[in-house]
Amino acid sequence: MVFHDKKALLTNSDLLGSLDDDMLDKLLSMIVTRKLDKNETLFVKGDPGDSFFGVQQGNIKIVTTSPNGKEVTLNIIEEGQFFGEIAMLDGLDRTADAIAMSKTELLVIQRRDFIPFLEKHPKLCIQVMQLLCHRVRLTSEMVEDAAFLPLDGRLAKRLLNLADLYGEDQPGGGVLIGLNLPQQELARMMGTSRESVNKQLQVWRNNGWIELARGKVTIKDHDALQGVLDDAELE
Amino acid sequence: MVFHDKKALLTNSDLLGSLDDDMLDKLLSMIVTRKLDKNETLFVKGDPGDSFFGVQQGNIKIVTTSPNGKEVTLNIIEEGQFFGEIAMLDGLDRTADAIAMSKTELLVIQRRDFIPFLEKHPKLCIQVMQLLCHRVRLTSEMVEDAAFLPLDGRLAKRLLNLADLYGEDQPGGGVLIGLNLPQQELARMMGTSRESVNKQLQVWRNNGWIELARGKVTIKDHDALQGVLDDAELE
DNA sequence: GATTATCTGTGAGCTGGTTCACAAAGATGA
DNA sequence: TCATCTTTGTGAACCAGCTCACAGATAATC
Repeated sequence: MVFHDKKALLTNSDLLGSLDDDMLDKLLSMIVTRKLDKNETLFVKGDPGDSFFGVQQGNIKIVTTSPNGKEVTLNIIEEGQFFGEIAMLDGLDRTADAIAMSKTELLVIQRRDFIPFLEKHPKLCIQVMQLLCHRVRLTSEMVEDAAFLPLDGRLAKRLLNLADLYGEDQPGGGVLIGLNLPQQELARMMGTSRESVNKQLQVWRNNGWIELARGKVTIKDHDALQGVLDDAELE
Repeated sequence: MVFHDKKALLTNSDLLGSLDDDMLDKLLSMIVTRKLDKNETLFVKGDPGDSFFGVQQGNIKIVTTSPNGKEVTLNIIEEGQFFGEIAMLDGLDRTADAIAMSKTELLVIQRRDFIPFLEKHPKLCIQVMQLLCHRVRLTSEMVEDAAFLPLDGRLAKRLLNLADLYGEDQPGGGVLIGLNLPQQELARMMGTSRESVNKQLQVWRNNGWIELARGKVTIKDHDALQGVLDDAELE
């Protein structure tokens, strides 16, 4: 879903959708847009966090980089979603980098504009808290998965999750993950190596459970992958 | 620090310290206390989250258990701290278990009492958000560490962190970690095996960097451990 | 004081996943 | 259309950390 107009993005979001028209217009007057090219960096770890963002078009990945160059992708933000709110809210530095995965258009909301808004609107506060709770739950789950699940379980889980979020039903059957995600990127999302991901995908392809193309995975047998995950979880 | 009186705990907390006396008394009237024995379970994953807690005395560990019995300790909550607020705020189920590590006394605050409070007090909202932001930062850091740091670096980091939080300067020099933490528990905090933790601790003991006793670690050479961590981080 | 339960210490062997080193097959763009 | 860059596929060697299997030490309990 592409949001051609600022207001549409806001009103359709869980985060800001509850604002009445008046408030919305006020907020809109303070919002600017920003365009990024593919691979352009929006912010890096350590930058001051004085604003947060809504994705109008394109997508953004949130990554942390170790000094030697290893990367872990913590999150991928799609159209209609918000990000960067942690540093905006607590005023501390950013803890990860944000990089555009494609040509991207963002709404930028400043901390100095948004905090007073919050203070005046308890309803909005509750909404923001919901978002934060969701973030805590997601990251805790990542910790848990990293500790409990072996590679195949983790990969199965990721694919099923991606299919859920970005899946497109295919005419020939199966669900295509509609993002352009190289296997390298998949590996980074799970804190593992590209080669390991590839080898596991090959196994599943040979089983006829998935189909592969450059930057694409199509899930042909959802239940088989679910089975891998279930097996992994109970041991 | 032990809080013998309910009000002292609240006024000294980051979370609720900003409330004025009136509000505080109102809140106090809705709070009940609950006592737990050592190893008693307060809640488990899947329980409905209709309240949150402040620790008046003792400590609580937050753990997730995999079906086969493996455990990861996500957090240890000390006197004066709050926990369980995520499920309380979003009304969803608990995602982990909470178990008393010692005889413990808790304040219990109900969702149905607290949410109306929030809606009336934007200042408090901001405070709660700060807490949530902090939680997100901590768990994200765990994800990062699990992906980047090898065992020795992770252990060094944990020990330094524990010394920071609960350290007691010793007469003979060195900082004792003043919790009763078996090596098993340390291992669970890092998602690793007890044996691996023990072997690494032995190495450092032989170097004279730490001293060991049942449930105790004393850091004799802070800088050496910091060095291990630094080395681990830049590769 | 004797018994039981909980922790610590340590070696041997195994293994999941990593790194390294290529080859081949799309994309991209000049 | 040719050259370049990115992504995929695969095999070989290696190794950090795990599991298993004990032995000894320290607390707790009766």
